[in-house]
Amino acid sequence: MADIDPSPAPSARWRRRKEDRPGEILAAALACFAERGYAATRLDDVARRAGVTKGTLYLYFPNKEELFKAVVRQAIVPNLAQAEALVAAASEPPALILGRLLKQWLALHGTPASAIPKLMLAEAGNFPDLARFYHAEVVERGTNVLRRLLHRAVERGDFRAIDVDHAVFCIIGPVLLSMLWRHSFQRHDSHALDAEALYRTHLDLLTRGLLPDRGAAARKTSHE
Amino acid sequence: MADIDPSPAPSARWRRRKEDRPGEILAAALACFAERGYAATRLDDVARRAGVTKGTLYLYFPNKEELFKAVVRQAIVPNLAQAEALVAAASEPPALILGRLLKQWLALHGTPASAIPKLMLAEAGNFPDLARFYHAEVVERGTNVLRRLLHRAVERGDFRAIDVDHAVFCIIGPVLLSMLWRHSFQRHDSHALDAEALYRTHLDLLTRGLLPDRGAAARKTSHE
Amino acid sequence: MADIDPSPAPSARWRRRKEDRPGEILAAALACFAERGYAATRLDDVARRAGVTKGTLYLYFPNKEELFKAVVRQAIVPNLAQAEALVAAASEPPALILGRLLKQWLALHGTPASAIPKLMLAEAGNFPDLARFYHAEVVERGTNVLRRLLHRAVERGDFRAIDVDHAVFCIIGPVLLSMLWRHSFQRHDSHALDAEALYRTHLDLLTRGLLPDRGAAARKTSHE
Amino acid sequence: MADIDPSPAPSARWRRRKEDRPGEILAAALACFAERGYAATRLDDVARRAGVTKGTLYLYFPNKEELFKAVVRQAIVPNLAQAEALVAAASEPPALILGRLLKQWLALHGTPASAIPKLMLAEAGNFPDLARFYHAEVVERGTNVLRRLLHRAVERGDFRAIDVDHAVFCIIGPVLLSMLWRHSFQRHDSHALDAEALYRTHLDLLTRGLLPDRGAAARKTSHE
DNA sequence: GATGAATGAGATTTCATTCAT
DNA sequence: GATGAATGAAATCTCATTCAT
Repeated sequence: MADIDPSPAPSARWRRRKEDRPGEILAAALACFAERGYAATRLDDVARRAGVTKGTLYLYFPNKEELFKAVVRQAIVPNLAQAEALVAAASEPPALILGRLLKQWLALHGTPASAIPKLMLAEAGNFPDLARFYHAEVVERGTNVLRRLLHRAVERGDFRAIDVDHAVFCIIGPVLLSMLWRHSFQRHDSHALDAEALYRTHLDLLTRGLLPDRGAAARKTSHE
Repeated sequence: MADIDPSPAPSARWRRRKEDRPGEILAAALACFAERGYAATRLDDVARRAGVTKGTLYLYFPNKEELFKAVVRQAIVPNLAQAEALVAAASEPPALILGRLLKQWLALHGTPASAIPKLMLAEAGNFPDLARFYHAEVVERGTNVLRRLLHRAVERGDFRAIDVDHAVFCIIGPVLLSMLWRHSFQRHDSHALDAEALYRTHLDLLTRGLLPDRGAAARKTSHE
Repeated sequence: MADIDPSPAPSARWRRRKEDRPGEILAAALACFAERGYAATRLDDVARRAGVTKGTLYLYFPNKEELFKAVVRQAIVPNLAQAEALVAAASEPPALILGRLLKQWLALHGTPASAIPKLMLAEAGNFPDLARFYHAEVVERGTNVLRRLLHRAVERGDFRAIDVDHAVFCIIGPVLLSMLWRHSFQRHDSHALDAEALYRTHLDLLTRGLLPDRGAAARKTSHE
Repeated sequence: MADIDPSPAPSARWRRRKEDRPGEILAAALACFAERGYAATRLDDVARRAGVTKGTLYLYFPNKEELFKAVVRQAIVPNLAQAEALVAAASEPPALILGRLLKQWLALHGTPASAIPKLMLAEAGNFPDLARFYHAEVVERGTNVLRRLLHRAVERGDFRAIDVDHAVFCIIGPVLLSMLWRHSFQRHDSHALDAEALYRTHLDLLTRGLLPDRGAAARKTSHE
């Protein structure tokens, strides 16, 4: 189906598409790395999946390691600006913003990018410089967004006075787990993970966990 | 020449070893796998770390894959019985039991076993039968313990009526994350993760998130 | 767009090139082969150095091997006719002619052609037909020139009766060495090789070594 | 024929000979490198020639380059001490010592070591550190021996006052050429090179070229 | 039981060569 | 004529596995 190509049939085993290649290769590589991990992925597989030969990979990436790095970079980095913008626009109640953030993250579910966290966790030890990069560009930026949100909310009295640094882990943990799950045990599990439902439950628990005591709050604002 | 050993008890050091070998090998292998992942771990390294030679490994394990499986099995399984027992002894308030469970998990921090989740996540795709085993023996049992606890608590009105299946993810997520963290980005991070503090914050948030509304609860049961 | 060139004489720069291409490629190839040897030279490098692309090389030479052969041929053959002419014009004293020959050879010093002997020595084993060619066209012709000169000189009594075939090696050896030197150990050596001085010393030694005993000679011709 | 091996037939595809292996591999490698040069030699060939498999090479040498270096080192270095000793024992006439040195060098003819100079010339550019090593350990030591001999002889009036540094090239040139010859054009040449004859001719020419003028000498010492 | 020399399949990487544009 | 993207065969190197000792 997808193969139907009414174009003049470029006849040959060579189709030149310099512009498309890198993207195609990165997509194929991401899929392979996600499935088998870095080491178990053979460049032959990536090439086949991208519809080229092994040699072609080396026209675009100097070696396997750099290919891996490129995969991580292009799949992840684009997502962070959104989150930062969301939190910067500070007018709304923090609980609402938190909900938006969760929604945004959960939207990655099922996209190819959702395989990156597993990859990074697995390979951080073997690629210290990539780990450093990922930590700085993704982990640090991501957690900072949350930290900022929480700090502000606590200051304003919207949230209880909690240990912000560790609360961040409590917020991220379930989100991350849902992503890892899909790429590890999902297939062995009967309870299908419903990301949407997880999002609701998580936000529900968090909101109640973070909001000031109702009694206290109630007394402050009105009654009941 | 150097081999002449006139001692009548032929070097107790050697005798003692025989029984310990498998355990020593498993410990060495766990350490190696934890550091570098499955594929990047050379059996030579494992052997050296265990103080034996490569050939010796094959006296105890038929191949690398089985060694890996044995590592996972022995490192994890023992912990589950405790958890199940804890929950089975149902008399105490669920929030208390939940605290105990978290404490137990967090106690794994820093132990060699804490590397297993990262390993399993990374290799689940490459070892389907190991993934199945791990899922059944660890994930399923582990989540079931929580599910049972939550169901009972909800039934009895100790916890709010929540989506139990997904709440389980919310409980496990942060615990798992703290374990993965240590073996991935910890070293690149300035905010040292304090497992004890994380435990407190997590439990605090959960408890508030799960307990019935104070007003409502108060009304139902009345005093205290 | 950029290709539109309304000039009636379509860019003289390009026209000029056409005839020069083979020569430019050969020059680039010689430089590369000289620097790194045959196998280590990549056609990409040759192309870049010649200011063309890899594909263009194949418009002029069917493959790497033929390119190598062409390099050797064009760099060496031209030099031999001179030497042969020099010796054919027999009127002068042999010692003088010998001096001229040495001077001619040493004049190659520093020219690109001076790299050829090293190349041929290194690759003779891998290119038997090229070796045969080089032997016939260069080595044989070159040594024959000397052999002829020596034979004549011995016959006429200008030189002592020596083993001509092997004397040829004694004449060529130092000249060749000076050429090899430049392309191998020169850079690691503190004693800079002075080709001019070597020439003088070599000729000096040879002349004394080849001329008939002074006494005998003196007696024959006149007396001091 | 050579395969007949009356030893107890070690039955198996594995013969363990840790002590012999390195030597066998070096010999095989020298033969291969000599035939085809460094790059064109496949490790498979070396292995086959040494009667082992590729992997075994890596038990003894970390990579091809180090194997090459080891070949050069073991084949050459041993020869230099002799030459140095010969010259150090200064009592005899320099012309005689020179003859001894030439004889020693020419004795390498036909031995595996005689291929080394060709190898080094060909690869000096690609292995700068090996070139440095070879220059220091072989070239420098070798030429120093000659330089010392010549200087002393000139000082004592045994040889004429010549340009010692360049005379050294005149002495070495033919010797080196005869070695290179064998491994390059010999097979294409009808005039078989007779090393012994070359040695005589070279020494003859040199002696006459280096000795003081007979007249002068005659005058000095006494009657014609 | 333990050793470690040896194996050999397999992976990454290189590069001469081709050919549509 | 010139280009340069693409190919694919080959070479180096690694390492799980074997087995004589």
